[in-house]
Amino acid sequence: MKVRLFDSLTRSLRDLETAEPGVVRMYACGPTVYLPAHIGNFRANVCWDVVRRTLELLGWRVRKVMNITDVGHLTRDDTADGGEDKMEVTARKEGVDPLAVAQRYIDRFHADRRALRILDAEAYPRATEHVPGMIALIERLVARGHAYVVGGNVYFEVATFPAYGRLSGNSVDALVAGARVEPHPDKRHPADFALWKTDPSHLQQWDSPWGRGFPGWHIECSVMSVELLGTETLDLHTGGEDHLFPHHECEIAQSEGGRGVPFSRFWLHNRFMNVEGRRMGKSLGNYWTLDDLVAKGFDPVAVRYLLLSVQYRQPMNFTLEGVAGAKASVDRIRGAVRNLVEDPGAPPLAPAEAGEFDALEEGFRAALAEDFNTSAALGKVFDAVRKVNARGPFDPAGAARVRALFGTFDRVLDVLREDAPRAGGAPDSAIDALVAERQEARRARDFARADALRKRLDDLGVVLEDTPRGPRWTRR
RNA sequence: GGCGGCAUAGCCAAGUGGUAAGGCAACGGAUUGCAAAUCCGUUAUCCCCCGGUUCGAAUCCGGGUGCCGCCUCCA
Repeated sequence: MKVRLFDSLTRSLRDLETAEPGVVRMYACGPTVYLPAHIGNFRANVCWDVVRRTLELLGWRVRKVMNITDVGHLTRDDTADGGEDKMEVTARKEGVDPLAVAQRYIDRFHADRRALRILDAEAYPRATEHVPGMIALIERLVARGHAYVVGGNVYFEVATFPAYGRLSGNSVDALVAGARVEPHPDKRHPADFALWKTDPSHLQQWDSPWGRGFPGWHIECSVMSVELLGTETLDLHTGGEDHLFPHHECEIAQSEGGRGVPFSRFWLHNRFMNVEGRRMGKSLGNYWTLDDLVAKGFDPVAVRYLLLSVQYRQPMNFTLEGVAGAKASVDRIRGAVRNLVEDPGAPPLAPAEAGEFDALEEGFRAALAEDFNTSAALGKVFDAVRKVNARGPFDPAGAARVRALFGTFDRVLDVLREDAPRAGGAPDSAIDALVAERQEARRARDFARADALRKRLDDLGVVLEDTPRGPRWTRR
């Protein structure tokens, strides 16, 4: 099946084509680890997880790499006195060194990521481990006339790269015309950006031909992506819409200026999400972390569902009401599989019926293949849910077909599996005993006692259902 | 000042020329000892507003209004 995706650079839907048939080399811009990631960061991560899982479902092999920015970068790409380094700010505040800060938030990022069922990337390269490669690329840029050295700092000269601005839809002139690009004493052009800063006072510093200092923010991605994926032209490069400019614009200029080949065949950018109708951001401090939501009793899987329920290229509004609704949706999907009754005496699937299931599976794949339209894909999932719930018992072959269908859905969604119950709850054996006791009461038609026992179970966080095949319980 | 996006029921949201998917919530019915789950039904004569193109527009074009994003660290 052809996959069409929206390429930010050409602003068009294009069929996915890669250098190596059947293999996608994908690079995702990852977190800067000086604060816990918030739910907006994870929207991006879930989006790229959906991309990766969709491609794998459709038969591609995906090599995904995500960087970890563990070098502090200035809050302003300015003279050395112009800004503060955020890693260093956190390090000072917490009284530890920057690497300890980084490690703490890296660990937390991965814990949250796993809770949200975002599959492992092939590698998570850290900027601090790839400085020599960055220096090499910067030297190459200087040698090729794309960069210049001023007082130990190295700047990329945008005037030498005519395509600068193409990704973000700006021309260099337009960027200057905008009031927000200020003239800079060292820069030949206000839009020139730093590749290397010499600064002996910076906590993290490395030797370079231009002095002891640290790399500019953008250069790490140009270097690590190529080193880890083993190609100078990536197939897919992803990031948030905020990265269109300047980050990815600069990556393209550096990479193509230094190497002379296109940096990536496709650029994907996710739209931001708002929280309760307002924008969120690290610097605004109004963000939810996953821990915050778990503390409110929400299931990370519900969060995952909510984040993937809106297509990546649409802005989404995150609300607590939405998380609760997402949990209900997940329970409904799970219910279809859980309630499926397999009976050897049940009628087998009629050809038309089987055809409908096939069509739903095909529709699911097709929706995702069209620029990862998860909303439309979920429509197919719920059509299947209703069909299964309405049908009654399935014969073994039919049951297998239905389970396979939901297995296909879940290769992308990954919401069916239930997490292990949280520690501290009543043991299963105690719950089973209460359920059995209630059954006794019901048999004796002592409904007052039965209802009292239901209430006790409810207090233990147990949802009890009486089915035609006997009672069944789940943890809330 | 430059660049870009979005406006569909109470909420989330699909749909890019052929007469409004799906989810949550709500209500009615079936079912149940009561529930839960499930099924059936109801909930947008209409897709921000005005004008245009067309046999036909939520979908295309023009204008307007509102909201949002990037241009500075940020998914």
